[in-house]
Amino acid sequence: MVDRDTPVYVISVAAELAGMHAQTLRQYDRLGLVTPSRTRGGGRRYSSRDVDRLREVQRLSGEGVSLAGIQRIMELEVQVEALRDRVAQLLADNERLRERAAQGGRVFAADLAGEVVAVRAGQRPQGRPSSTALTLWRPRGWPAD
Amino acid sequence: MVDRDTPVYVISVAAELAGMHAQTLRQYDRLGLVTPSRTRGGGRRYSSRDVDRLREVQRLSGEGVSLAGIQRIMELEVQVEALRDRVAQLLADNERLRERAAQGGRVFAADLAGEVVAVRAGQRPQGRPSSTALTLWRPRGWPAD
DNA sequence: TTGCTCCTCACGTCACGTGAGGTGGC
DNA sequence: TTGCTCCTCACGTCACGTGAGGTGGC
Repeated sequence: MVDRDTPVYVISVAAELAGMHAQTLRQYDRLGLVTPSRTRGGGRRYSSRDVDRLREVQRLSGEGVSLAGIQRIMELEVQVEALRDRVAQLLADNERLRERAAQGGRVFAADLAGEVVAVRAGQRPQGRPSSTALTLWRPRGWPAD
Repeated sequence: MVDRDTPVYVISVAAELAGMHAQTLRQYDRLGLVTPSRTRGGGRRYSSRDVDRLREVQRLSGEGVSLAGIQRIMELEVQVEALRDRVAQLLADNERLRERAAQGGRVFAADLAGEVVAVRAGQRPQGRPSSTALTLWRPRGWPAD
């Protein structure tokens, strides 16, 4: 049981694990419901995942679902799972983008005391000036005076 | 047929529209597969949507799906449809956010000629200055000199 | 009254699980 | 050789469609 997809169980063991008859497993294989690997000699080898699928078939069959229905249901369940994953992925992307947009969208300005403050886009710092001082800015690396 | 959800068809008409026997419709109702409205007298009234559901049941039944399976399949199909809509919605949100993030993330600077140019975040305008002039900035609305 | 509705019961068909029977390769 | 595998055929059971039979309200 190293890997859930490694085909290790011979049909009689798989049948015992799933609690059903070997003949039933052969029928499911023939119908394409649960398709095990084959050995070179033609023998079936079931993986742990195959056994899970057998149990799922058994559960649905117990609820009165015919094999044609089980096939379709399992397809749809795979589809639902994939869509759920996609939604989760998109929600994560979305969250990341939302943060980036919020950060990039912030506008800063110098207030009347010369402090850098965040303001809403299009707005100016509140209040009237208490001084007429202007702030000069000289980038680093520019020629010295 | 004003509304697809308005119950208008009596059982014999619904059966004829769906191409099946009235008894079969009663059976589906009893099993909860297709549940029509009822009149005060107890008669069934089918809507256009009910007839569509009947046809869907007939299609799946023709494929060998038992009624228990059809019930589950129709539930799953509703679920898949809802998830598809959600994915589409999230993709749209995502696109909008991506644009906003790209726009908000742009950084501008004054180049050596005094023009406003877009630069990468963390970068400075290219080149060495051709003059030692400094630009002063005085916001509009501040006290006149 | 006529033609619909409602219901339950029963039969025929089909799907599917289970077993029997016979074969062949580790 | 023994105990597994492979296959096909057949029977029993159950689900479901269809019809019969009897009732009641527009």
